[in-house]
Amino acid sequence: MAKGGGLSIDLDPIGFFPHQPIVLNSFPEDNINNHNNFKCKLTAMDATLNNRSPPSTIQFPVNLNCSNLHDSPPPSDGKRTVIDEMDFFAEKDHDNKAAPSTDHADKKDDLDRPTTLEFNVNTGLNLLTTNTSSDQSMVDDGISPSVEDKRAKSELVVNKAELERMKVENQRLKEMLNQVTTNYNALQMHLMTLMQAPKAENTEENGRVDEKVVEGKNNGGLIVPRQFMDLGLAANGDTDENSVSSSEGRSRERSGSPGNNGELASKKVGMIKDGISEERLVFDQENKKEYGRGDNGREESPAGQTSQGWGPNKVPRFNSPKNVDQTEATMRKARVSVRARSEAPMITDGCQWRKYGQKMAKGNPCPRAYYRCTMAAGCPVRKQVQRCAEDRTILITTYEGNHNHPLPPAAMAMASTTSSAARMLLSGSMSSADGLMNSNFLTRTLLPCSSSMATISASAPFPTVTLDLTQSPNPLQFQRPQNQFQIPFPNPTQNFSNASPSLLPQIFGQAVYNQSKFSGLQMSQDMDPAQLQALPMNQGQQNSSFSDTVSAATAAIASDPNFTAALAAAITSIIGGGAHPNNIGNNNTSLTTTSNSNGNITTSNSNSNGNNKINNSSFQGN
DNA sequence: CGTATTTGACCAGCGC
DNA sequence: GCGCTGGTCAAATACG
Repeated sequence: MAKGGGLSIDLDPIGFFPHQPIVLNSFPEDNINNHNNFKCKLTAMDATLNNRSPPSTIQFPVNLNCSNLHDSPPPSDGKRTVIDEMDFFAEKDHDNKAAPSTDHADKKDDLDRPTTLEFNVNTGLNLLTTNTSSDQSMVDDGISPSVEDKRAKSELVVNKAELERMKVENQRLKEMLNQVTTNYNALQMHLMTLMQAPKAENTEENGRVDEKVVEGKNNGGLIVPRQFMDLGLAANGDTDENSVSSSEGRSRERSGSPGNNGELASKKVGMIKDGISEERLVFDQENKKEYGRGDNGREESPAGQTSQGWGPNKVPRFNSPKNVDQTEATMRKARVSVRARSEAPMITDGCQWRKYGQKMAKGNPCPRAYYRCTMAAGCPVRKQVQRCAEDRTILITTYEGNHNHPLPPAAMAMASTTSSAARMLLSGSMSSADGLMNSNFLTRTLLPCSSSMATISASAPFPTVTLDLTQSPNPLQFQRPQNQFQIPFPNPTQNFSNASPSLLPQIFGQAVYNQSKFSGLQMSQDMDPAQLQALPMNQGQQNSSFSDTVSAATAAIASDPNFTAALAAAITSIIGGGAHPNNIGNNNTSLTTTSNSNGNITTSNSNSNGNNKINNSSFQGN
């Protein structure tokens, strides 16, 4: 893909970002008339792409626009055309300013050629005709029309015609893009329908939801992709259900709705009936605790608009509400903790958060802050941010729940990582642990190069995956021996969710059930390569770079408070094929994954919102 | 003035 | 039952 276009599209090779149209949509047509503006943008882009210098503030989105502009004149020449376009404007500008100079001599070919164009456009575009005449009159007011003047004028006209043509072209492209977006949405819906239909069948067929949910082999594959199909919706089935069950609202009713909660809890016990008794206990306790604590209330927005909040994105749910309920409620309870070095109050993950509480937690002198996602009403996603007691440069961000709304591309990396990790965790936790895998797999697949640690904890109050982005990368990971197994990821954005449904539960099953707490990395070092090789997943390596890249991007995004810079760097790494986090780290943005122990990460040009203002919207530009 | 943050209070779960 | 802890609410406050 073209350098520029890759900026936006490589993030989402499968086109799962309906927001991508941003690029064209946000590109004001008028810009095409503004030569200076245009030139500036290109310059900025070049700086970003070539030098990989930290893009200052808003430059990134601008570059995106630019890049698309590059690609937008599709006809045949692609990028080069645009460069011509640049020259073209320059020429035109020059003409407007001053009398024709001699350098038009070498443009004579152009002068001759355009006459035909002129006709074409004049017949088609009224505006051009008007403008032309006015311009002519303006020029005519001056000196006597020499031949050169005439040529200049005609050139001007031609240029305008070209400009007009470009506009039309641009418009056409926009329409095409809209069309594509529409098609994408339709496909998405269709795919979701296809994916959920079997699930519904299973449920209705059997009537025993509990067991079906448990079996990762049957269900995991259905659940997991759904997550990606709609990152935002996953958590909402239960949100909705629960909201309905306690329609009156909020907190003080928490204790009053044990019925539904109890039901859920008991179902959970049934769900893991294939599991080991200890785990059952763990889950039972968790569920009693969590559901009893009032998820009902939790999910309701004070305005009671929970269900409406994601109405437009609401996807038809074919499965039994119970099924959805269980899976998603559990999903919401899973937590993904991200450790990253950052001096900023919190990492910028592309979402908007509102702080709703702060507590001193036991064993840590640093307060724990509670945030909820405010990108959509009733979004159940919460996160906790706390500094590590041992090393206060480390920021621990714990995510819980799934967004019930579309996410900006900026937020997709983190959201997909966390939600997928959570879902994988739960997928594993719900299955019988008959696999040989352990969380080494998590390390290698979730964050194969950028993260050095992935820890699964089942002894914690909630099933938790911890992604540690603060450690030095494991050299073994970079060596990437041939026999290293990888989950085949068809594309980066699906790297977790698309992993073999039957496999993932195994990956995590053992880890969750049999390890109270361990480091996948440590395990990995002890793991016998032969054992790894024996696993039926030693598939093509060609995808590894993809997953690496995405992981690197995720890590960068996760750990760099200056999200825009991080994103730019991440994307740059993608474009450059640099999957290695160090590639990203080369950027002055100090994307962290590792070695910036001095807290460089950062904030240099950014978050003036050191004051807890958490509006991290995707293109805030910091 | 609207919105976001702060912070004390409240609630539920858990252990003793 | 009591105290501790984690999590959340909501009035007060700050901010733009």
